[in-house]
Amino acid sequence: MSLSADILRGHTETIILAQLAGGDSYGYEINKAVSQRTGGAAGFKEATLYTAFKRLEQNGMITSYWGEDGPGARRRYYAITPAGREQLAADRREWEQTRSLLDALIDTKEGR
Amino acid sequence: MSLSADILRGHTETIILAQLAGGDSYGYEINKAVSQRTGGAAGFKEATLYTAFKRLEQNGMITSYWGEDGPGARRRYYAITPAGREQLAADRREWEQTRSLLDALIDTKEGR
DNA sequence: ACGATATACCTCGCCTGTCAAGGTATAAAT
DNA sequence: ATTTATACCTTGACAGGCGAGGTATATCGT
Repeated sequence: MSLSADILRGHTETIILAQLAGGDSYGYEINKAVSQRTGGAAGFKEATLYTAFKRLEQNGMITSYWGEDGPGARRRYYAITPAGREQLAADRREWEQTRSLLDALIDTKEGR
Repeated sequence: MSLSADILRGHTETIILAQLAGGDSYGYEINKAVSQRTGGAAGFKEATLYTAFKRLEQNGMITSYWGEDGPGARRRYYAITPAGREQLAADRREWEQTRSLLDALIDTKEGR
């Protein structure tokens, strides 16, 4: 991705939850959706993605189940839980705050 | 601070550079300025601040010098270098991109 | 006089999220 | 048959934030 790792850090789980809020999905698909939504500028490394799933599931934010055996490789689907939706709402609020704080601190309009 | 550590990560140096772009300053003062600008919502832990200074200086983004002995504790002042200004400009561009990408991905307007 | 508080700087070592590298397996395309 | 795309997973290294601890000077209240 073109975004540096440290900048994405801390947003990984939020992005995953936001994707799952639109319906159950699986790793590969989520990653492609993120890529597409950002014109290829963002995207998770696989290790990052799967470790994030594991954390989210351990914390009760998502649940998982194996998809029906269709053709192709098996897929593990993830679903957001009520706790996950609450977390997502909190994360969204935090993002709004972060955005305004960093706008103030980084001060894009040059000079002072 | 209310910003989580992971979210701050990757922005620490940018914030410091942005502060120094307005004139030479020293650790404590920079931290107070950050606090004030954000109504107390943000602020660095000292360990974070001083390790960031060290990194920035090692990478040629800032230089440092001891302040004249006035009353009170000695101060180490920092000044942004030309390379630091370039980095700051790049960081500001990156922040703008990050902001729009995360807006798209986190999608604050609920729902899908 | 003495402790507390504010200013001001610094270091060590832990913790946690990212990710390079490596691995497995299925199906379609060349 | 080999390559490519899909799809999942683990291990270990790395780097930045920061808790905890330390040093030193000046002021303020009692």
